[in-house]
Amino acid sequence: MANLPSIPKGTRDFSPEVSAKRNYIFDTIKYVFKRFAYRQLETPAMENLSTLTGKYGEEGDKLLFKILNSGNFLKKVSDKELCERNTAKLAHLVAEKGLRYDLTVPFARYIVQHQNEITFPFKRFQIQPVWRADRPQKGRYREFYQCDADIIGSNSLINELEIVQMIDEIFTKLNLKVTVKINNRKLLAGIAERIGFPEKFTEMTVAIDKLDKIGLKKVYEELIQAGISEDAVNLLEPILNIGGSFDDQMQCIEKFLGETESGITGIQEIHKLFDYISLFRFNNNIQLDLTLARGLNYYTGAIFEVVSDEVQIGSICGGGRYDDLTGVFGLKEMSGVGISFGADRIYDVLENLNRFPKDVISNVKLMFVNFGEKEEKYCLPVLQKLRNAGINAEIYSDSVKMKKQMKYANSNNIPYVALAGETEISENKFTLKNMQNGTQKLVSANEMINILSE
RNA sequence: GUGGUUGUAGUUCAGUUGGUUAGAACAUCUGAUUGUGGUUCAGAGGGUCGUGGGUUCGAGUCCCAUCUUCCACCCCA
Repeated sequence: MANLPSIPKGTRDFSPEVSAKRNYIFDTIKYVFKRFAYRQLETPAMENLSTLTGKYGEEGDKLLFKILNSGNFLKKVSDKELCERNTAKLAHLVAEKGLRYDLTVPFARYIVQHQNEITFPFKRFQIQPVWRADRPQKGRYREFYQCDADIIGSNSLINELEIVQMIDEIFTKLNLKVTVKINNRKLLAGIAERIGFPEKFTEMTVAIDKLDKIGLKKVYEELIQAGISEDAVNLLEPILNIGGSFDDQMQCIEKFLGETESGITGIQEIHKLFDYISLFRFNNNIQLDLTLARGLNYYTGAIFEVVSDEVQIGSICGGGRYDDLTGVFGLKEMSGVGISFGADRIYDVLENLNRFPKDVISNVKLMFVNFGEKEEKYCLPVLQKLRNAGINAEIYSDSVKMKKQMKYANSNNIPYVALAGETEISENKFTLKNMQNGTQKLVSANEMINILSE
């Protein structure tokens, strides 16, 4: 075979086996989202570039996939501009559309565009691929799926509670043990204020967010490099080394924050949320983590992150509250809170622990062997009957050598094969072969249905 | 975007200081076995050695470029 075709860098094919496993994850997440009254939204793969640019910072803009205008895409470009070779400037002239970078910005765009048709608060979930022109590496792709649920137009902390409940329920259903870490950006703002560097809030959160990964020393270095004085960084120590029970942590942070304004509301919010949480029993650990920061800087209130207790892989789910997501599109004062599940990482964890249910993979129960025209006519009505009874079944479509047909059933993990030749037809029966243990017996069509329905 | 790394059959990999016709295992197909797969045996097909240049009498092997793979950083799911 000459040159095999291939797919672009950082993209993947999902084989039937892998697809089945991925659907198991998506279906579980979807089922829980729906039960909490979130409704599905789908938006186009491509957005106007003006919708996307400037929303993810300078880095993000570079990672946007841009779509070349159709037809004569050089129409708007002058010879002079072409010669200047200023790619940033040229990009806007030759491309008006781009592939979506996440699901949050298209969601915000949708809300603003349809604000008069939407009854708030609005709850939506969205499971679609997103694209980033990043350099691929372990667990990072140029095309990957996000599973988001957001509620917008409500300040109630009940929404935060429900997000924690959804996380707990989804990972329970997936048979995974996780820890849900919760913090509040207002506490972090209070901390920045207290150490005398409120304007360094973003830098501070980005650095603290790396604590798990790079350790205390490097975080200090990064904070100092960001322009925060050494004295101020030293003040942070009790916070970064904090531990103990919820009450211990709260006592410590309350004392530390004192009268800072955002600190007080942050503490109130945390108390209220954990008050709600204490009303329920959860299967997973729920804990306050004052060092949790999350890099994304549109979060303003509660923030969540979920890590597996069983496999070290980084966060498999994250989210938080944002106060002004739609502001950039001209709709002010819309507070929302959302959560995003990383399907690819959850897949890796399940695969790693061998936790995919066995029946996810093969769902074809039976194959009829094809002996020829007369036999086909005998089998086809029974095949139809099986399908009507809810059994996934098929007939080998060509009357080829039996060995080939058996091999097909075997390599597709089909557990039963039905054979009907002259003898069986004369008795109005089938030979039903169990492919796992090799046994076979003569049964009627109805007996076959009963056996396969078990 | 920065630094490193990888590429030989469908897949995983051998291939000596540069030297005849580039190998193995698994997979595929055919037969042993015309109504029995997963085991066994015999055989077959499958390669412009990622691509394009260069050095050389001669390149899978050396040099350059480019693409790809994987990894780290930046950033992020």
